[in-house]
Amino acid sequence: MYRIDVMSRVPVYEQIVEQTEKFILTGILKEGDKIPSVRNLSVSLSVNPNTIQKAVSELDRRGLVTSVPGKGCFISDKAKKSLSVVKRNNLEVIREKTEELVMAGIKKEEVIEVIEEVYEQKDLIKKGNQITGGQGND
Amino acid sequence: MYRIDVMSRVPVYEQIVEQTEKFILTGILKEGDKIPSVRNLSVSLSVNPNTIQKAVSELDRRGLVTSVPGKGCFISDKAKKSLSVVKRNNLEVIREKTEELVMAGIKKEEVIEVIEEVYEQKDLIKKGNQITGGQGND
DNA sequence: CAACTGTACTATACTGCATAGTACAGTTGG
DNA sequence: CCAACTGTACTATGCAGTATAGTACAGTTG
Repeated sequence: MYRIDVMSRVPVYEQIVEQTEKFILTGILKEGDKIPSVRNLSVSLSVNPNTIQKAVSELDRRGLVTSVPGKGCFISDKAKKSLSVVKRNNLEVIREKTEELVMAGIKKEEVIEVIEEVYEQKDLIKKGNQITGGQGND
Repeated sequence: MYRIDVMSRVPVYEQIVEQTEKFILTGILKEGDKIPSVRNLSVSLSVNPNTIQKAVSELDRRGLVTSVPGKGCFISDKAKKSLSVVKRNNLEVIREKTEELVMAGIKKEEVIEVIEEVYEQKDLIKKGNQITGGQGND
């Protein structure tokens, strides 16, 4: 489930937070689901328990999970919705990156095309799931 | 000219690199221009000379400046062009951020609008400069 | 009760960033 | 030539963030 890149400049605990967010957004983890235990994840990812716990604490702080001592850690009720709100910040990042592209002389059409591509892929996945799997790509 | 945010999580030396790149892209620094000396910047920004030099070394490593011992540090001949090539990586960042927005359920139109806005502003600045002419910055 | 869960704490080590200070070499203008 | 500037190199120190190791306590479950 989780994939840790020890060579990354992104701290391990942050990678776990990010991936958990992604799992929630994509529906791999749904509201009420139990996430792997600290010690369990620690072993399977070969990461120190404290590092895992740091990630869990952060997820808790963000209101994405609710920890129950003795039972486990569960995805909060409105995790997906609140995540969607937070991810709106990505628009600001996109704005900044686009401003640099403007200065670099990259044409608007080229940026728009990237956006279109991503949203096209989304539609393909939707339709692909409805009809069948396995089709030619370009 | 330069502005350092000591509270930022971005290292000071990296801020200097980024801002220098921005100055090159926007034309504030042109090919052949001399950038402030290490000791000079060190004083005016209240930053250790070694930190400044680290930034200069990085700019040199990226081929954006050419250092001449005894004379100074100058913007390389094809700095702007090579920078434009590098900045194309922003498209990948935008792709990733857009993918997250898709998962968060943000509509394509909202993303496109941000792109449009940035490029509109560019046009406004262009026209503004044609009318008002040169302006003095510091 | 044993085995699991989350949580808290101390201690250690490594890394990156920034600082301080010193030193050497090349260029320039008086 | 010399003083004052330029870039560059090096060692040493301090600090913060990350990750590790180990221990401990409390609640839940079969």
